[in-house]
Amino acid sequence: MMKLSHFLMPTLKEVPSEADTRAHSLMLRAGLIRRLTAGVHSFLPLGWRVMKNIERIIREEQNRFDCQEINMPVLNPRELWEESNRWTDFGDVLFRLKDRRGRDLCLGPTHEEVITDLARSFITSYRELPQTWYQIQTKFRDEARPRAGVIRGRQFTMMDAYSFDYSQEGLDKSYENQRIIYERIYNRCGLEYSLVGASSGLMGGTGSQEFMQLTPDGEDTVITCEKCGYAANSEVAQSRLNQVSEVVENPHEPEDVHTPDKKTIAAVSEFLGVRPMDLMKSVLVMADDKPVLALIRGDLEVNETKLMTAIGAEYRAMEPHEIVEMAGADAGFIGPIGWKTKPWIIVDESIVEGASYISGANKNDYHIKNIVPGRDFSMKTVKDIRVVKDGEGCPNCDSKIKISRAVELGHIFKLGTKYSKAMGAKYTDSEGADNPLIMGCYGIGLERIMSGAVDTHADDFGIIWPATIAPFDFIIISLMQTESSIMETAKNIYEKLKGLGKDVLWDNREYNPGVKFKDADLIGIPIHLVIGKNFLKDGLVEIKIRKTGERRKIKPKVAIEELMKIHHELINELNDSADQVK
RNA sequence: CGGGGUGUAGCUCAGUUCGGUUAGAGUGCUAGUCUCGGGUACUAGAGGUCGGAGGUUCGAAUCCUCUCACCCCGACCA
Repeated sequence: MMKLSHFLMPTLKEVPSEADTRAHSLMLRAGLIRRLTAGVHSFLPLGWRVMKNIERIIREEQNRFDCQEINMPVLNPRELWEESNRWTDFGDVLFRLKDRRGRDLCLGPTHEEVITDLARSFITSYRELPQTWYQIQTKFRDEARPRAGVIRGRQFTMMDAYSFDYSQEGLDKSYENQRIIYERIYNRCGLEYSLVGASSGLMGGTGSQEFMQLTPDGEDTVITCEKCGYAANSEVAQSRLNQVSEVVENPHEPEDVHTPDKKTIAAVSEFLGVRPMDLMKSVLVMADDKPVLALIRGDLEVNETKLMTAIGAEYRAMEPHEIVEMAGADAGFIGPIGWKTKPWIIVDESIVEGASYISGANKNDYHIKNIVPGRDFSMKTVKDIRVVKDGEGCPNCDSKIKISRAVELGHIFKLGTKYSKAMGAKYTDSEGADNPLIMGCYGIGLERIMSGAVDTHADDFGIIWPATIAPFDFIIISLMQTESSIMETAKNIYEKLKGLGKDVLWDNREYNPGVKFKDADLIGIPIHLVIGKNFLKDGLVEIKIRKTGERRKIKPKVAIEELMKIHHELINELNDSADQVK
């Protein structure tokens, strides 16, 4: 019997100092989790029940589409990860260890390698395809900086699914199925999200989308257009500029300008009396020991992910002394003209061919004016490498875009053949020829669903769990523990609800009413049943719906029926929203 | 990895500048009395390697050296 008097529920009145977001604070105060070390948490009974409910919903939705649950090892051998080159590519994020014989192992941060190994072992023919396999597993990533409690942990729970197809159309279909599954899962869990275009990053592949929960506490940035529905992660988002550089008829020849000690765009534009957008900003970086000069209009910023995509490799900022050696000037006076050995110049789309700009002269205290792109330097590589700013135009409909913070709830990828090619996972087609499997991979962070639900569904008093994932369906609050009539009624209702298969918590603690009400609100059980003063006086018990605050006083005899009815309504509302997914 | 900060009771934090009784408060916990529909009141009590090691000193939470952990900003981040 779930009596609160013998139940681990360490609620807190004060906010623990480790809390850095509202959701994190509530999860700590409601006694859901406990931190063990940086980015690693225990789940206490209440929190674990929520996790189990989320798992259950994920399983139900994956199984609806005939996806098959498996379980892959956390402990992986180095050799497997060398096949995909990710033993190196993952860098410090990979948790590594050695066994007693000195062999290298890692703790799986994701499972493409293992699943591809399974696929190459067992899939032989196109006749067996498509298939999708998934697992719910603990992942390990040695994050440089764990954050926001359970949002960015070094150990976390992920549902990861992998699809195998023999055609692009098949992959499209498998991907689309997962999109529907994901939306159904989030809807059932009561989460709001937007589906945005995303960068594939280290995963590789041909396309990916992220499910983003918009919240000020998020660590990602997304760009959305309310008018046409455009939505993208800032890493890939595009926009239309509010102002475009004008082409100049009969431009002058380049000419040095003395700009003593004017090292910033702001300083130069003020000194010369021109707009920042009349300047070109030069950013010098090193990619695989090759110098790259990124050129962008003076009033704009370079987006690091976009630049990485444009270069096609990771890069690092240059050290000050490297800049001087390369360019012959300090960082503030770099420009596209006057190189001894020319770097690869990547030009942002904001730079207009035939317009006239001012930029660094590659000698200290000098800039050059009348620089004309196309005439004075190569426009061979023109890419979008710009940070999108609030208030710029939507790339589709040109209405003003909005920038929001967000948490990534899930990510779906069309992987293509990156892993199947690298690891030799092939099938035989109808012609008898071998081809690499076409793969997709799909991930959901369970803790993020939990935290996201808390973030969205809470008020000044505490959490308001969506009924589908709440740790308990009902809490019975019996006041005056010495009144046997109250205790008997509570026990009676408790047992009947249990008999109907419901999860019920009974607060039988000998505390003042206020303490028990506060706790019930804080931990967010959807439906409260209070048995106290009104029962002694009028024989009535009181139902409180946490979400609305509504209270109903009714006879104990009809309480069960009423409680079940309210509960069904709360559950159905969420499940119905899943059926709206198209 | 760079910069900054914090470690004192289960939790939130004083005390450290300028070394000096038995290291404090609130909350939580225990016992008792009271109270019983929104964190009740009173009384009594338990609870501490002051993150760790070494050093200076008659004497160290306090000063010095080293070290560990955690947090924040940045870098990084399927």
